[in-house]
Amino acid sequence: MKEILHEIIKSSLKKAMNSGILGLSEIPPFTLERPKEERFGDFSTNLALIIASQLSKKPSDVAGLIVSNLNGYSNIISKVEVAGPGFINFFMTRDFWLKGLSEVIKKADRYGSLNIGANEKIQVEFVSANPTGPLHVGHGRGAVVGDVLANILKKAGYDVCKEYYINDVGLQMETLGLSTFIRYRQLFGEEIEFPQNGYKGEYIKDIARDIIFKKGDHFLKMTEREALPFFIEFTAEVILNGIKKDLSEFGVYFDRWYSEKTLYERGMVDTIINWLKEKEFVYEKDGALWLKASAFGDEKDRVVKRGSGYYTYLASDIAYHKEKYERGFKRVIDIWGADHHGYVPRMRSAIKALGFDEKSFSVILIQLVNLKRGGQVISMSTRSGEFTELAEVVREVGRDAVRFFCMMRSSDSHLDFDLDLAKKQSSENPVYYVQYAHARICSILRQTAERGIKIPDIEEKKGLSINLTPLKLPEELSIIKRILMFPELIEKMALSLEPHLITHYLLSLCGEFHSYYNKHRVVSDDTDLTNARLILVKALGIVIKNSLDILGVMAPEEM
RNA sequence: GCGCCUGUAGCUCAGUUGGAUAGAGCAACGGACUUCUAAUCCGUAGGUCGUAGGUUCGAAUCCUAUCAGGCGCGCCA
Repeated sequence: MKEILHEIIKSSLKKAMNSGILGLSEIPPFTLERPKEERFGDFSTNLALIIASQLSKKPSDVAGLIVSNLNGYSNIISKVEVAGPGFINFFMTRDFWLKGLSEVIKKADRYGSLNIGANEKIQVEFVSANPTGPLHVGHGRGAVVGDVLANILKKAGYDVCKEYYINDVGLQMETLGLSTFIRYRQLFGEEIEFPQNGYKGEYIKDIARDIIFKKGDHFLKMTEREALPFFIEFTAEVILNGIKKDLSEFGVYFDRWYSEKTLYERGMVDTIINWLKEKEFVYEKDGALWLKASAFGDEKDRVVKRGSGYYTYLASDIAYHKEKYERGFKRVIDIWGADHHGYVPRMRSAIKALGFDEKSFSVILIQLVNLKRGGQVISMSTRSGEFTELAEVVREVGRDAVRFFCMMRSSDSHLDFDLDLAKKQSSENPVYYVQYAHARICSILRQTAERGIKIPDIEEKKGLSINLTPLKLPEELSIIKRILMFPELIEKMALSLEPHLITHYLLSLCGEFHSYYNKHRVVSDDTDLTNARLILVKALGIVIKNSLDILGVMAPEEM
């Protein structure tokens, strides 16, 4: 919709430029917006304000010039106004909107699909929680944001790969294996002390029990050194399987699970660090190897290889990101917990050192989640044992509610997750509010079918023969306009990487529908009106369904 | 001490990347089911956009300072 008008404005601007009344050589980038108030039109542009400052002319005069070159579109534009400091406001014809509405029906589940991604390969890496314990609610938020963002990018025409990076190597893995080993021995009655930095969760004991069940006392006579490899591998695998299970129950699936260990096994970490050394982006100091991060925007240099000879996490991460680009991704998006924000400049400087465009690398930081019950915040301390597991919350309030709630706030705001609200079956609960709208629409369509009223099928009739002109109410027009905003929303979310906007869109759309539903009947004695309204409702159902699909939330047909 | 995020109605938050008179939901009060689902709707109120400067035609939005909360500042991940 917006594109059509965008082209019109550009062509009329060209006309004005060719006729010499505007001393411009190029069309500057300008925005076309949906003003928040109806009286400012359907679309508004600040074009004149932008040009005016370049030409040192009055914005309103420039606007007038542009407008005077906007002739011959009376079937699309009903009125153009210059308002305020020099905004140009466009009022579109009803035909313009009604035509758009029939497009929605024709496109159905493809409605909202765009081509702005041009099938470009893009990778979204998210969750990537260490396999040292079950996922908690904070991970869940990151999981939804990543999953939904991936869906949006797909819808926008990108070739998206969802990836989980497994930190299955290093000191923490040793600690993990040791934790299980100690528990194992304790279960046999040995009185040994549990390490201070060990993983104290109950799940470690469960895993130790499982090992006893499968292998008996086989490891009891072994030294720590002998037994550890098995305990590490076994524990990590059990935990990772648990993570995979939790995620799949949460509706989050990955295209690829990428093991850090394989980077080492393939020698990729050595290779890249050597390459950086040759480039002199890495140097030796105090027995360690340092990345010259400060030369690439970080505040200080960072260790990539410790004096002990072990690589740091950064080293394998550099190798990993290099490998991402080598696999052909034009853009790389990492979703991290906000507690890793100090790591962003470090990684960014590494990307630059590797010679990649830093604009191709984005990090989305996910802020904290506070669980609330009975108005009280449940402590979410990361101290062992005090976090709330994702699976627990999903079990309590349901997948749909968790997913929807996690998408209601921008990623960089803290999220208060009200468990009581998420379970409520009323309009206070946003997820029910939206799902109910969908169920209502399905119910209307179902019942008209039962009564033998034929739902007009636009596709059959080759599009435009269905008469939509009975849709005259301001509410109807307003709903139609919002429906037709959907592709613009997808574009905006894909470009700004702000997937949470989709819940806001759904809530306003469904609000308008509920209100309309209570005021007007879709099915009446007036056949033409009924047909037209059925189309409207059907289109609404399509947009709600498509939006919920993106969110990974069920669109129930009855409730 | 340094860095990042946040600060908007009593509460939870939007605010279209610098636009026009700052918006919703909840909580409160009053109403609406002989109706396509009342899991819904309709009506009534609330503001020094943390504070102070600055940038310009124009600032909740950008810059500086400052206050408050959160997080991070390791040869941990």
